Amino acid sequence: MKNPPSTYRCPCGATLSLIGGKYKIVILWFLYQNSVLRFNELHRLVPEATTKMLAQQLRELEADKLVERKVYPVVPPKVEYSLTPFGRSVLPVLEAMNAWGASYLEAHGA
Amino acid sequence: MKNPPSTYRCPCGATLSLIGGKYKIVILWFLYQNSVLRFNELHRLVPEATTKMLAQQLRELEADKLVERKVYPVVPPKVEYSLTPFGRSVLPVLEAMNAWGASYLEAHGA
DNA sequence: CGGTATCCGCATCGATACTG
DNA sequence: CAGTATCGATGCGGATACCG
Repeated sequence: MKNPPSTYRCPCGATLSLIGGKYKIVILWFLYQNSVLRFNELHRLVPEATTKMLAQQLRELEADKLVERKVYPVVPPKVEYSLTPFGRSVLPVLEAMNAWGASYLEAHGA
Repeated sequence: MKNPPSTYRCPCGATLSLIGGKYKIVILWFLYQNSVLRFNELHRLVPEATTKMLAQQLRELEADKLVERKVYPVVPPKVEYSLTPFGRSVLPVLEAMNAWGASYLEAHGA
């Protein structure tokens, strides 16, 4: 997602540039709920994302230091994803979104 | 933005479907800051949005009852945008995003 | 298991012109 | 002032195939 100039007038823009990707918030949310997840575990939780998209979003989150990727040199391969401390700092945003979304779903037909 | 199936497992998805549009959060933020804004006032605050996009996002926010559009039948035309009570209820999300974005911009080079 | 690589359709978005 | 209409390019993202 682009980093719009009005970032300077609204820091929300900076937030969106980091966690505004199509599946990023959902990924962060499930990683927060589960602490550690392997690729396919995460994929089962977010089945509407293709392998490609899930990997791409994870790479971006990793590049932005929100997510840690730990590779175990074993066969079959084992890779674990978890939140970094910085990633955990997004929690207030996630919780606000989760709470608002939940109340919306409750009010309107879920 | 689409409404992913994992909405059912993560209400954040519902939130994103309402405020996840390209300029929606920034729009909501400025409307919260200013209470009432005319179309061109808002456009000056979000100059990277084209007229088309700004209008489109505002229509969607209006359809979702987050924003109220008040038209004054005068020449030249006068239209005022403001948050509905429901729109104001998103504030916790906006503030969380703003706070996190601000601290990020402070830590890294803005 | 945990991914890449490639191709490509199609929605999104920008640019431009025009209007009440 | 506050938009709409239209066209066309871009790039996101899905489908598929393949790899260490």
